[in-house]
Amino acid sequence: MTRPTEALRPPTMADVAREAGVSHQTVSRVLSGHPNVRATTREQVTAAIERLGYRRNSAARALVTRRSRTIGVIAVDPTLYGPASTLAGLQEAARDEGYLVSTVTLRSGGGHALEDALDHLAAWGVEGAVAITPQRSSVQALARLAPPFPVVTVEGSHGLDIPGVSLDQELGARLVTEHLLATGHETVWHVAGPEDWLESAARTEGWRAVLEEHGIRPPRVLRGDWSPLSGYHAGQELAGLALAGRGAVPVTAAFVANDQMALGVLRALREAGIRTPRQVAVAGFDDIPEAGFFPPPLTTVRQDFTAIGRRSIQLLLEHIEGTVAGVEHIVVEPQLIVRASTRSQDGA
Amino acid sequence: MTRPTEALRPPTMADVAREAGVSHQTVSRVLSGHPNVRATTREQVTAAIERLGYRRNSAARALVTRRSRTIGVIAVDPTLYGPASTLAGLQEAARDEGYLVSTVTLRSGGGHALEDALDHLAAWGVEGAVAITPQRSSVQALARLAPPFPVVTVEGSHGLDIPGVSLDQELGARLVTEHLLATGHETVWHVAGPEDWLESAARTEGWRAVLEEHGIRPPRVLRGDWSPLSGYHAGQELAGLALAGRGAVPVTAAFVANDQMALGVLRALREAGIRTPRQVAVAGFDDIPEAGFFPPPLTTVRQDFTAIGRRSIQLLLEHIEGTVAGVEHIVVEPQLIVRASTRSQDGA
DNA sequence: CCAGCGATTGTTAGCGCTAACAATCAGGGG
DNA sequence: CCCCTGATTGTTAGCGCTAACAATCGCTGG
Repeated sequence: MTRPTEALRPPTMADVAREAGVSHQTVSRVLSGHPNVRATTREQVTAAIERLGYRRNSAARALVTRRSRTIGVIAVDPTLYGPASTLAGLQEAARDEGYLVSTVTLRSGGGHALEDALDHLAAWGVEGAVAITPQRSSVQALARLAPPFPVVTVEGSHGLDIPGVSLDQELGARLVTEHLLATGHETVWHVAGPEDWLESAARTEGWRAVLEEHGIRPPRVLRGDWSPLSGYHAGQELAGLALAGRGAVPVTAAFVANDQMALGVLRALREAGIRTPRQVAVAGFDDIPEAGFFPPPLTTVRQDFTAIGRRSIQLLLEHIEGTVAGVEHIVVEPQLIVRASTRSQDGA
Repeated sequence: MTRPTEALRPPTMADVAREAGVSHQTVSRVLSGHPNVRATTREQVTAAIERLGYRRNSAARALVTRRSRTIGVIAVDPTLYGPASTLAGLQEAARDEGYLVSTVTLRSGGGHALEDALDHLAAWGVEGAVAITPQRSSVQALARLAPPFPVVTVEGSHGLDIPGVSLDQELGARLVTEHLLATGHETVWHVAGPEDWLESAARTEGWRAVLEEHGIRPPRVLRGDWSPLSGYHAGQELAGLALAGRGAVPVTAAFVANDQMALGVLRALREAGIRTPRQVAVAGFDDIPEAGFFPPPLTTVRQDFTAIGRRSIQLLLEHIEGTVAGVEHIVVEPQLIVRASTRSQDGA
């Protein structure tokens, strides 16, 4: 009744104070759990808050505390299973810590797009950001841009001095390659991901290292773009090599850099009349939910994306709080999942 | 030099004003593109902004304008291809409009989790939200909760009076079912998604309607949970029915409610020695990137997730601006993609 | 019985920005 | 030569909140 526009605007702290018969500061104290508030007062305030449906205005709060309690995430193509899962894990962890997560997605990883994204986040005063931009160029751009808040990368810290969380891609590749060699293959072919991706490079590296350790000269690397179609094309090439088979390196096993491409490879081989795994064993990477139902079920490397997301938030918060506890590169262990696609006792 | 802590805090509008020799209000005017500012003044201000690396504080702005220019998104399991793609389209559209997108992910769609998510968003003063929560229970909870800002749903407005964008799921199901009948099948079996999902219900409805229009009594509905594994189990059941084949309804065609489950069905059929599509034709829904490489390539219904995301932002903004242009339920058309899994001239 | 202490509550200044209003200036008509 | 007008710029109040400081209260010890 006191004001004509009362109903239009949400209640403020002053409204609650009036309702509870205390000062707005006491309300603030109750809200932030200050110890020196009498129990009865606290109850009155709580009741008033309840009655009015009051909610703290975070803009005002951010203004005075200079803390937005918002963190940004920059993600490239969150349509892929990996980034999407990481994002999910990360969101949850951030929310548990009372942070809001604002996401910006990039269509491509071009340096300029990244700059725009950082600007966008900076304009909203995020306290820090996680970049899920696993391309070499993006990470370099990130290092160059030096945003006004801490940034932690996911799968981006491999060679560079940026804090980040990543799976031990190389170890994953080693596990697969060792597994294939142990199964009796003379050598292992490799279908790599895009050259610009750090993960791709690390996987190729692991594969190459194992072969060299075994005194095997690595065959030529085939390359795709993570898509099933590109895998299909690589598979056609492999099939051609397998069927020609004159004098060249035998094609009996292939390590494909992700599961989606592996699906394409499997299809191409099948179309060429080549049986998996009897004639050519195939392994992937990621363990997408579909992998266990491929024809045949795919041997692959499982990544704990949720853990990666969680750890990256943890690391970022440490940077924000300034309690950077020693380690800056967190590495998560992969797990080899062996299925029919590399077991000779089963066919398609 | 004037202040000891100068370097610690980012420049404010007052700093820019001093640097440019004008009042802070003029700076504000330049920033918001007010017409009545002399060109030379504008240039000076712009130069000062550039020199100081000034950036408007959006918390202060939000406080005084009562507009956060932030929208929230609530998503259930953004690991699935559909939600993830929708999210991506939506992000981009929102960013183009100068909004920040804050996402909250829900593990399950339980009513309480949704309430928490809304609270979380409300606490940060979002101006509106998009809910990608395609479960009946979530949408009902949404309708019940009546949050203090407009909410638009994606795939959630089917039966209820909540504004939203959705694909014409029923039409998609009809297209598939008609296609299968046209290919010469006596009837079409159906593997549905979870009962609680609106999309699932709509797809089942479309399938049932077509059969009934053709005077066919719909066979018993099998049910999965969208996962490949659940599809596999349904497939085993179908295989059993197909092989038994005594007196019962013949099993020669199946419409599976999503592509992932279809993969499981295909695997189960293959394991049972049943050829696709020669003995049993299979169709899916979604057109995930892998679908064209399934054994055999899957006939399915393509959804334009990006368009759905974009339209939902459009609709939400209209609600925020208050310019609710008549239509509140936007429906996007699906597209039938015919591949080998329903063509009798090709096998696995 | 009063200074003095801790516990509790209130008062006062901004945080950085925009909106409303005020002031200033140049030029044209009477 | 002065008033009026519109263009341009400046001044003044908050937005809703927290931090720092001030005030008050009930007790305790001397």
